[in-house]
Amino acid sequence: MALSRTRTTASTKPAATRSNGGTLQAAKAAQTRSRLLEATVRCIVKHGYANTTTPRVAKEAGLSRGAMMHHFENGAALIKATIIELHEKRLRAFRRAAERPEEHDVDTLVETYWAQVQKPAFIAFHELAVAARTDKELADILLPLQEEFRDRFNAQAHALFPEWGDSPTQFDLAMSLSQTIMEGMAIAVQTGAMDREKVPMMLAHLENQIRAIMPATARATAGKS
Amino acid sequence: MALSRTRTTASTKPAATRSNGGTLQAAKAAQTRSRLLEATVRCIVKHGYANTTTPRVAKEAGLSRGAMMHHFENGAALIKATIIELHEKRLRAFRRAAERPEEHDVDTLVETYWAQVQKPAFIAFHELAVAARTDKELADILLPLQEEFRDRFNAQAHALFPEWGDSPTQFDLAMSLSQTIMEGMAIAVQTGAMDREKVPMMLAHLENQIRAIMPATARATAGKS
DNA sequence: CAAAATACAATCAGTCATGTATGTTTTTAT
DNA sequence: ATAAAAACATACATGACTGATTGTATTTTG
Repeated sequence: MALSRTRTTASTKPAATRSNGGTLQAAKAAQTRSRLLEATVRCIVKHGYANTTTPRVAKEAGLSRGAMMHHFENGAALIKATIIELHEKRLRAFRRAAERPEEHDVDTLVETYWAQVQKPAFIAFHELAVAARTDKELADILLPLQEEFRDRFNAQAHALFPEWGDSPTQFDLAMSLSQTIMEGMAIAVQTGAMDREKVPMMLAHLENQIRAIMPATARATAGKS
Repeated sequence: MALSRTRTTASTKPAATRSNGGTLQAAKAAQTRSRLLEATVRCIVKHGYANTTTPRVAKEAGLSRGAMMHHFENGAALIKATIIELHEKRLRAFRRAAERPEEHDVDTLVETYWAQVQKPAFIAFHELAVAARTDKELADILLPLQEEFRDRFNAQAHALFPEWGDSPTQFDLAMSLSQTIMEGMAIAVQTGAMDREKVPMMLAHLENQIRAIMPATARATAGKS
């Protein structure tokens, strides 16, 4: 996906949802938009960001390219909307996984996040992050959203795990460690840099580490072994 | 880099170095080849694999595209040679770092590998690994070499750290943990997924972990704190 | 019901990468 | 020294993607 060849200031297309409130047509448009965003994610996962072209996304969504350009005037606009949608999806998944305090035992949480980082949302996300390293235009779109995502993720984490409330430093370490290990492992496995067989050993070690870092108050309720 | 549009069996071009022994011309060719491989790595690091085109590499190497096609008939051939060169470079770096047994203290080793994963060789490597996930032709080139690299890396690791010899399971865990955390963190920092400020904390934790995993015999000589 | 807006389709010109074919100069070998 | 071979350069044909333009059907609104 080569973003915007023309050098027009990438307007956020404020004219898109202009004045139609909740009409029949608006619903149809919203559905088509959704289909396009899902098609974009599928394309990124299947073909990689570099080979996610506008004709390909249109075809994957079962739409003509012209129709697609009507909803997203630019490749850039499509990608931006996709990133926002991906962030929402990952945050919802994280919230769903952690909002039941009765399942705050370390093993379940680790396994749940491990399952998450193997889903399309995370794969597409990493694909975009890697591409943004060398694609300044994509970086201009992604990095601010990335920062916002990190903040919201952290805020949600603190809200969802009050049992760590009195040890912010430990919590920070546990979170960073979990993210680094599981996300790094997911990428390593996906790209063939690591053998799948080592995953259980690593996850078990991570779980033990988290328990060791956990404050005693929380360990009483959430630690298993 | 879109590898080979034509579907010819990607021959390894055995006719390249045909019968000229050690003449002046052979030296010149070898130097040009080197320049091309280095230019390829620079292009991958600067522009990403997707935007590493044959004209771009030629220009970066200060060569015409025709001359380049003389040394590597294909984009695929160029990439394959680059991957092999990258692997050699990473293995040499690893060996150099670990071949002085007097510097086998955990802190030095961790810092050295952390420095390694921030160098061009690792960045290019990851770029290629990500691209190969969705580029079957690249995967056919990369994956076998990747497996060979892993084997040689592990063999070298066992040879260079005899002090862990009697605890293969622990050694395996320590190696996997180190690679996952440092490589994962390098990628996360590069792509903006992680804040640079968290790196020291993570490295310190990793060092403690390795010391905890280390067999007592080795800990006597290599453990610091 | 007529006019305006929206959803969607088809086509065009510009750009760029790939592979190949064809020249030109330098090196090697007889 | 001269012919072959290798190193290097130039030019061309093909294909793909991007953005823009133009056209049609459906829906909303006054």
